[in-house]
Amino acid sequence: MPASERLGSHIKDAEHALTATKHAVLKPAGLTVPQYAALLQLAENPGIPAAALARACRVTAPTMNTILNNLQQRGLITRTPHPWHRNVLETRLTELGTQVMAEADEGAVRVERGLAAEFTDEERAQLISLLARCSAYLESVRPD
Amino acid sequence: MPASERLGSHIKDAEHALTATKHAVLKPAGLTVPQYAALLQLAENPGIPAAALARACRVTAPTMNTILNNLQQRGLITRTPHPWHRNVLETRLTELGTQVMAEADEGAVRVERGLAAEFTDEERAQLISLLARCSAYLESVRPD
DNA sequence: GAACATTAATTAGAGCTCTAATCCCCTGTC
DNA sequence: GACAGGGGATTAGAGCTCTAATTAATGTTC
Repeated sequence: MPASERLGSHIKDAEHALTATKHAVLKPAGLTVPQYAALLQLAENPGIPAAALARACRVTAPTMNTILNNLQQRGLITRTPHPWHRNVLETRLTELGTQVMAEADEGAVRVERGLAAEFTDEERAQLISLLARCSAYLESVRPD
Repeated sequence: MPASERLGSHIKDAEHALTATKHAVLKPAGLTVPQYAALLQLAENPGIPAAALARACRVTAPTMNTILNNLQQRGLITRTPHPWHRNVLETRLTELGTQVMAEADEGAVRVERGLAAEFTDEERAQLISLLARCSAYLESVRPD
């Protein structure tokens, strides 16, 4: 079965192009793509625990831990113990983090708007629907 | 701009589901997804240099070097100097590598066939076309 | 109250990924 | 022959990603 016949190849190609372009766009802000994803969730959900952040970004907790350590070293976030649940750390953007996030978001949103503008409303809905069916099927057949 | 409105999120979701399912399917053969991709190209192009292999798998040369080192340590491939161009290494599957590849390919192809079967011919063509337009746009706007 | 399960956080270890830099060989051109 | 350029291979270093295991706090069940 040649690679060009595999739907997976086309999905991977598009994701690869997406990540490469996002990476290039985020470079001026000094953020990686996963770092930007984490900051975006943090901006919308201040104080969210790292475990919930990991789920929102579709990565595992140790992965998010790695990303947050790098963000913390750069002073973009703070992690403080939750007053009630002492087991939980509240993660928040610093002032610097908010600034860097805003700068990065500008470029990222520009890419997303440009990409969306390549399609009609109907085409966009079709693409989202077809991709959702891919995800649903792939998850349904996953061993475990 | 919420994440659910971003086409990129849906592309990433599908790719994530694809990789996770492929990872699970390849586990019995003891191969990672990138290792399988490299072996698939090697099976179709015996003796291909690592640099060309990297291009075929859409990774950089150092990345492919990492993957090939792991495959070589497991005895699945050999890398021998090219008789004419002593600078080039010919990469080939070993007998064991061919066996492991065949075992892994069975599962991977089953996933691809099942995924393809979720769609009509027209839907499949639409999905491929829409994804290609995403890739083309994203590459066209990438800073460099 | 004691045993159990759940969830958060972290560490260890393997593997993938990139950019930047280096080294080497071959092939042009002069 | 000298020398520059292109392409293949490799190393160094940073970062992301996973699974597996550990530790701690919360909550449930008896």
